[in-house]
Amino acid sequence: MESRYRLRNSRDFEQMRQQGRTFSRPSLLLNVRANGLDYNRYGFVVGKRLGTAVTRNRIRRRLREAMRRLHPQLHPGYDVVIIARPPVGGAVFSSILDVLKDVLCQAKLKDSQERGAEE
RNA sequence: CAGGUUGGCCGGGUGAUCGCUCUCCUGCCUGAGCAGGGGGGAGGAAAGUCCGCCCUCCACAGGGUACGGUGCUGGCUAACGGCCAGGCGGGGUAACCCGACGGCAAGUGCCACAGAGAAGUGUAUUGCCCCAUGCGCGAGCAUGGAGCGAGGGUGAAACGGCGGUGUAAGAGACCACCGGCGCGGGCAGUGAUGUUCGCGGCCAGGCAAACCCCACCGGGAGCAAGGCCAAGCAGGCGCAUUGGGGCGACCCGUCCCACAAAAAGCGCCGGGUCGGCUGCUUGAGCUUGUAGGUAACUACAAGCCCAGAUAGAUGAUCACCCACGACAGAAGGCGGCUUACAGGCCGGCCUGGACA
RNA sequence: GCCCCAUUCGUCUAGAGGCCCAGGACGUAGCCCUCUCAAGGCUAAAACAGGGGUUCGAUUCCCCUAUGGGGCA
Repeated sequence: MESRYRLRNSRDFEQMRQQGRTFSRPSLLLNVRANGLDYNRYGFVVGKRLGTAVTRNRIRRRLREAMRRLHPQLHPGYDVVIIARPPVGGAVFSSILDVLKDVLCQAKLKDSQERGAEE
């Protein structure tokens, strides 16, 4: 993922906590907020509860790879923060991808494949 | 062959597609950047942060006290609490392993319970022996007195061992030998130490990871150090008969600033600062060879460049192979120690058994 | 990244080498009291984070590990 698409500023993360919309799944949390730009920015939060540095890195890489694949299908102009929860540690990549698709559809950042081009 | 012990090495591999980071070349471009191609891209512990050092700042760092650390000897090293070699002690049949391994006859303190006694001049309801009185034919018994420290007993630990002289019974009370201690000397060794001779006094308990004493070492802080740029905010108080401050515990000592108009400076309080660049990887570096050294290691020569991210780079999918993959992710760098670890490979040595 | 601190019954704590098979409070269980519950009384179970070392002897002293917590922009 290119660095211009990353969410880097700690102030941005603070504002996401206060102003962003939150969607919850057992394995992760999704924060979404409009950013006024013509592209999306992404951030990942993997806390120390998730395990050692090796497992945290693995979780973050899988999340980042999943978002890289979904990125072309998303509506632009949003900041997205994904917060990992403990069940994601043992999940395989395809199930992470499914959960992300599901929660992004609920957040109306992505068109649902089943319902066609409603939005 | 089995068991043990010890030293070293490896830590899944190959291929394809899509991606990430650094760097080089080419092209486009004012530039930021974009496109194509080439190359590099986590570990033996990157970990814990237990030590040591480089580096950076604190207005150079001197002495004493305090505090902390280390603690057999010699060497290696930039340095170390590390490593190598040796000594001593302990464990093991052995190979080998382990050791905070200076000082308790400088001082102070502690040694529960049990025990007469837990550290000097000590003790008796057990015991040994003698005397007196009483009882008894007698052996002896009871009571009282004096002597004794051998025996029994307690304890984790009890004030040398064995033999003899001596005595009423005994005792380093005395003697020979042995063990141990102190002093002085010889020999071997750089030294720790070993060995040996002489003299002494009869013997000196343990604990210093108890206070402490001795020797040596240590200025403090840490890359969020420090430097530069951008942005932003609000200023106030103190600073001469000498004052404020630094050397982060204290004293001496020393240094810096101010010496009166203002400014600047220093200190304290308050406010602001969450963005970049740098430090940032060529180094006590790696590989090979030669030489010196028992070794740790060192010297020389040749060749090589081997991560540098900054919300933090190694992932996803597929195929094949096998022993079906453990512990685990750089964040300034380096040398160690410690801890975690599926499995595999190579070598040395010891013990036991069998065979030749 | 760097620097510190703590760990004792289920919970909060005391203890600072032996005197104590680690004391107290709340909670838990049983019994008594009551028509029943509460309150009260009596009794019991229940812990030194793990490993190694020093010592005759360790919750205490030293080292390592694990877990939890705090500070520094």
